[in-house]
Amino acid sequence: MSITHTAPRFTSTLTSQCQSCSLSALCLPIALADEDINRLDQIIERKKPLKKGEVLFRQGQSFDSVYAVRTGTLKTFNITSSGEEQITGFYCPSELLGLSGIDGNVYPVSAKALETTTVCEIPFSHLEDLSAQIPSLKHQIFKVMSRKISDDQQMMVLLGKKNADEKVASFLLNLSNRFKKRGYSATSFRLSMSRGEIGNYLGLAVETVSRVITRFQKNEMIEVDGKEIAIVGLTEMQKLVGVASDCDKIKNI
Amino acid sequence: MSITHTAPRFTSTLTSQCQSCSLSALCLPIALADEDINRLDQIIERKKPLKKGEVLFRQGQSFDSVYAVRTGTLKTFNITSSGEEQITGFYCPSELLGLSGIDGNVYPVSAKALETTTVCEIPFSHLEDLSAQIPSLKHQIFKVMSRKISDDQQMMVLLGKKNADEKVASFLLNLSNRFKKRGYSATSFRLSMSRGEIGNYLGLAVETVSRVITRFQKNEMIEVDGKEIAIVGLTEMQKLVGVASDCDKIKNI
DNA sequence: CGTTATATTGAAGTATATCAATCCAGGTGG
DNA sequence: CCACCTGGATTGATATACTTCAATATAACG
Repeated sequence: MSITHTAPRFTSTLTSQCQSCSLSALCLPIALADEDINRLDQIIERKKPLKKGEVLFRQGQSFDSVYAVRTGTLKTFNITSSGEEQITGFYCPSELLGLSGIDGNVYPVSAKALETTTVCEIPFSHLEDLSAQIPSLKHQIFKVMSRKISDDQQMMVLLGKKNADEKVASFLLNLSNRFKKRGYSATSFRLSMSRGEIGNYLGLAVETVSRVITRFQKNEMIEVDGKEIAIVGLTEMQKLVGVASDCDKIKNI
Repeated sequence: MSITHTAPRFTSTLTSQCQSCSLSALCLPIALADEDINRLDQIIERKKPLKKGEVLFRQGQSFDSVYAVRTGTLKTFNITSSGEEQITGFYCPSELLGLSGIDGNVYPVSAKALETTTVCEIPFSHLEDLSAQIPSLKHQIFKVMSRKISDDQQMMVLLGKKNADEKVASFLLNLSNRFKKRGYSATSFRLSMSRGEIGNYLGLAVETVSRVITRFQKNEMIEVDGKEIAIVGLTEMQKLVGVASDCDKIKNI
C-alpha cells in the first residue's frame, strides 16, 4: 500500500451509501434514478468525522471538492483585512458547501466544524463529468446553486434592512424551517453555534443577541436553556419578521 | 404570421451576434469554440431596448430565461413584507441576471432598468440542453453562479461588518473594477443609480450616502459632479476598505 | 419655465456598540 | 468528588454612528 497525501477515509461498517442515507431525499440524489444514485455514490468519499473546531477547508486553499453535511454543523467564514472573522453561513445535514470555490478554483471562505461533524466529499471534477451524463443531476446542481443565490439575497435584505429583533427572529425561524424540512421538531432544537457566532453572522454584537434573546423570553416567544431553545410563540415570531405570503409581497411591487 | 404572446424582438441592422459582440470575452461565450458560440447564439433572443424604469421581470413571475446585459444598467430588488424595496444588485453590460429563479421556477426578485438598457434573453431550458452538449458552456454557467455566490458573500461581509465610509468606498471600488474589466476607465465613470438606490443597496440612509460622498470630496479622494464621479485617491480608498492581498488575509486565519 | 424628483446640509433622536462587571457551565487536575 | 479555572453568557451604564426629521438647493423633465 502506497503512502498518499490524502486524509484517511472513514468507511462505515454499514453500507453508508447514498441509497440508504436518510438524507437522500434532501441532498443531491434527489430526483435521481436508482442507477444514477449509484453512479453518484461511487464518486463520493465519506470522510472520517471532524471534531469540533477542525477545519474542513481553508480560505485560499485550492478548490477541488464540494461537501455534503451528513451529521453535525459547520460554519463558513471570511477573514477581513482587519483580521476579524465574518461568518457567511451555517451548514446543517444534507446541505452542500464549497460551491463558491468553483469560480476561482480556490475556496473564498474557510469551513470549520461547530461540533463533531461528518461530511461526504464530492470531487468536483468527477461531479461535473457525471453531470454531463445525467441531466437531472446537472439540473439539481443548478438548482442548489440557484437556491444558494436567492438565500444569500434574503440574507442581504436581513442585514441591510432589519433591526436586531427581526434579525434574531429571522435567524431562529430559518433554523426552525431547516430542522423541520428534515423531520426534526420545528419548535424545539439545539443551537450548535455560540451567541457570539450568531451575532457575528447577523451583524450584531454578542451583547445585543443576548439581550434580544432574553427579551424574547420575557415576551414568551421562546424558552431557552443554554443552547437548547423552544419556540413557543411561532406565529407571533413570524409576524415579527413579516412572513408575508407571496401574494402579499407581489401586490406591493 | 401568427400572433404570439411574446414581446416583439429587436433585430439590429448589423449582425448583432455573440461573435461580433464586444462583450463576448466577458459574457457567457468566453472559453467557447467558434462553432459553439454560434450554437449559443441561435438560442439567444435580442430584445428591444428597455426604457428607464421598465421592468424586465417581476418578483413572483414564472422563471424561464436568464438575461445578459448588453448596454445600460439594471437593478434587482425585493419587496419586503412591510412594502419597502430592498435592492439586491446592480447589473452592468456582460453580466448575467435571473439565475436565482432556477431553483423555484419563479423569479425571487424583480429587475428594472436604471437607464435605457438592452439585454439578450437566454431561455433557460435551451441553455440547459445546450450545456449538456457543450461541456465548457456548462462549466461556464457553474462558474458564473459560483462567482455570484462568492460576490454575494462579500456583500454580506460589507453589510454586516463595515461602517458607512467603508460601505460607500467598497461600492465605488467595486464599480470601478467592473468598468475597468470591460475596458472603461477605472477612475472616472457615471453612476447610473441614484443616491437613494446606493443607500438602499448598502443599508444606509440617503442622507448618510450624501454625507459620505461630500466627506470623500473634502478629503480629496473623489471628485463629483452630479452622477459623474472621478476617483482621484484610488490607493487611499483601497486602504480605507482594506484591500489586502490574499496572503495578508490568509495569515490571519 | 414651472413642477417635481433628487440631492445636500443641519439638528435632534435612537438603536446598537462598546466598556465593564458579574454570572454560569463545562472541563481539568488535585 | 470538589475546587479551580476558563470561555461563554448575561446584565448594566455609557458612547456613538447612523437615522430621522426638516429645511433648502439643485437637477431633471414635461
